[in-house]
Amino acid sequence: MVARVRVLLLDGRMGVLDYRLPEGMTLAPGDVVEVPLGPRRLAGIVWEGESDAAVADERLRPVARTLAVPPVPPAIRRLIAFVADYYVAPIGLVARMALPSAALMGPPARPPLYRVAKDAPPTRAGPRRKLVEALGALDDGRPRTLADWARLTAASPARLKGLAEAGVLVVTPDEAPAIAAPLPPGPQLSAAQQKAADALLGSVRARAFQPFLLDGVTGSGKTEVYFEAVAAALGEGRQVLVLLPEIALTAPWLDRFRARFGFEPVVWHSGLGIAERRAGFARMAAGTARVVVGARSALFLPVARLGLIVVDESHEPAFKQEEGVPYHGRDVAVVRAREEGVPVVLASATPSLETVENVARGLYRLLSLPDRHGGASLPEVTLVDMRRTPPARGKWLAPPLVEAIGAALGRHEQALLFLNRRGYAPLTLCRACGARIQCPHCTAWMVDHRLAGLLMCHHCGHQGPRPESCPECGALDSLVACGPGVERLAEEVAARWPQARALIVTSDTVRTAADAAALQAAVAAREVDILIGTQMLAKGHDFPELTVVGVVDADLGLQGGDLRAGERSFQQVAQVAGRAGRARKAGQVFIQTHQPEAPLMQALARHDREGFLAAERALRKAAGMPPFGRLAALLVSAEDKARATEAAEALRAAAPPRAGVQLFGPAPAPLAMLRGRHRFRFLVQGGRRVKIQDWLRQWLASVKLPSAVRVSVDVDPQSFL
DNA sequence: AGCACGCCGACT
DNA sequence: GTCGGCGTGCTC
Repeated sequence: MVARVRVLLLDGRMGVLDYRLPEGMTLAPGDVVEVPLGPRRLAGIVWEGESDAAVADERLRPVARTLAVPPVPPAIRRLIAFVADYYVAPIGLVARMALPSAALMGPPARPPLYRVAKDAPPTRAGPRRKLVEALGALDDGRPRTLADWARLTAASPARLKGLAEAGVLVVTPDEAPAIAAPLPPGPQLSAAQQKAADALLGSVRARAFQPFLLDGVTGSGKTEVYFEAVAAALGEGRQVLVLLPEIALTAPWLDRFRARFGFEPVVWHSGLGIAERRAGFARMAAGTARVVVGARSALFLPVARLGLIVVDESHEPAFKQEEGVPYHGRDVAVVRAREEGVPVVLASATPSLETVENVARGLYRLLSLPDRHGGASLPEVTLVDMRRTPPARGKWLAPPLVEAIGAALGRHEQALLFLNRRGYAPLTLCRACGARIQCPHCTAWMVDHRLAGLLMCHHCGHQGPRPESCPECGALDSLVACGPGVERLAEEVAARWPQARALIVTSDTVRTAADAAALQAAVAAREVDILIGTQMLAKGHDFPELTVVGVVDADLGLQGGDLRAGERSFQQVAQVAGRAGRARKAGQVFIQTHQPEAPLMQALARHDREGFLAAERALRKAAGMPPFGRLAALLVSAEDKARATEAAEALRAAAPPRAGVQLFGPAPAPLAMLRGRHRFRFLVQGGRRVKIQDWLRQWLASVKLPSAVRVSVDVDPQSFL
């Protein structure tokens, strides 16, 4: 009889395997260990449950050692299991999110780097010599991993490996390798704020699971309210987890946090260095740090004495992870709170229909802040009819907006132009032959970025210089930019108001938290008159001298017709409109649209969120769409189009009987090609009480697909590309 | 990741 | 035939 342990391997495919417990070693569920797997050594988590009797004792290999890492607590283990089950994801991939190796195991074991040998043995004629010649042409002296060489030459890793064995590629040597100080008193709260704060305080002290929707228009003081709950949790000796949708919002948030609490929280996001990650992880796990603020990945951090979770701007699409394990940070936050038995606050001025519906169903408690804080009033909204008062030819700003901006500049106030399009123009076409410049790897146009002097694909990152002549017909100087981007708007602004200081704010110009802080400071110091930017400008920032907001193309977000297009458009425009007139000065918002009579635009003009949500709710209910039904998307992709088609057809044929589930597809995905892979999409729809995950698992298990075909499952998809 | 296995085209 | 090259599957 051999003592067995089950180990959840931190690997995408293997899941939980049995190992032998060596004599003298004691292990408990949650312990982090290193185990052998084939030729590799992998980290894993000791897991509970029945071991696999089908594997004989003799086949078991021993656990190599325990790793000096805080054990994974039970609540996190339950969270890992839940997320893997709910999102139909490999459990090892989910576990990796809870134990980011870079932070924990020291520098990751790097794959060896290879360079092209100078005195390589000759290769005889054939496809192999072609590959050797391609390598020679690409060689810039830089060492790369075999995988990188494979990508560069578009050959398979196996072929590159062959070259390494033949001595054409050679390995290069490795490169050098607080608790409980008293808190300051909080600010004076309004009556509504105090009422909401009291409800949160009661829940924090009760230490029981309870989701809250903290609902208030932009500027109503939601942050002050949940800060009181944070203070209460800290007062109880508990720790707090705060989620923000993106790193750019961290800097202004940290300023407010410091001003209120007088200390630094742990910051957690993908941009951190290894040392910072390791320190933050250890401090939260040990309970010596009191607050962690971070992106959605912070949801899987171990926290010794969690007392409260806050999800700020909880409607933000950025909480949905689209790669790896596609999970929704807002929803997983609620699950974590449930597993930990603590309250969770979802804050938003424009909550999603799902969240509002959960309030209606009695699952979430509603805390409302009806008014703007400090007596500021909501901005006056004007719909600009682009059919009646169109912009001049080749311009994008219509006369009413131009006039308002001019007036604001005259009063020495600031203006903001919102256009959710990076770059100069979304499309470049040839006047001579009509060709549109497309990404070679995606079904998408190349976006003209004049400031960078490049054409870029926003989907795969492919880029190149703007050609002088048409790549199709060769005509010289025939390429014209079509449509506006923020850079082109900046050009129009410079031409109209040459004395005004304009600033472009996009992910191209504001990359780091420091950039965001510099932006905030420049605007506060009145060094900027007109801000021109994408959604990055829509949230978090507080610009007291900003009085005019122009939404350059409110119809933009409605294209594509996906499920949440209307909701997202409403949220985005309402959020950016909320930037106007947050202090004592009144704000004006101009929404440029071709369909001012549309219910969405009318709702925006009247600040009628309830009316908009009611209409949206009726639509979704009639269609059986979330939150009145369940959805999952299945994406089949392969580099070879025929293979992708074949796999999609095989899947369709294998679909098991469908009780309560509808299967749509396969259809070419809206982005029919992405990063060189051809994509087909299925949509699975089920009633609210149907567990479509079980059906999906049954389906996927019944088909064997070639390894060149990738299938990805997205439960509760947000984007439909 | 790294190894065994088996298929297939190129050359003896 | 045979050999080298390359894709595929397996690892408790």
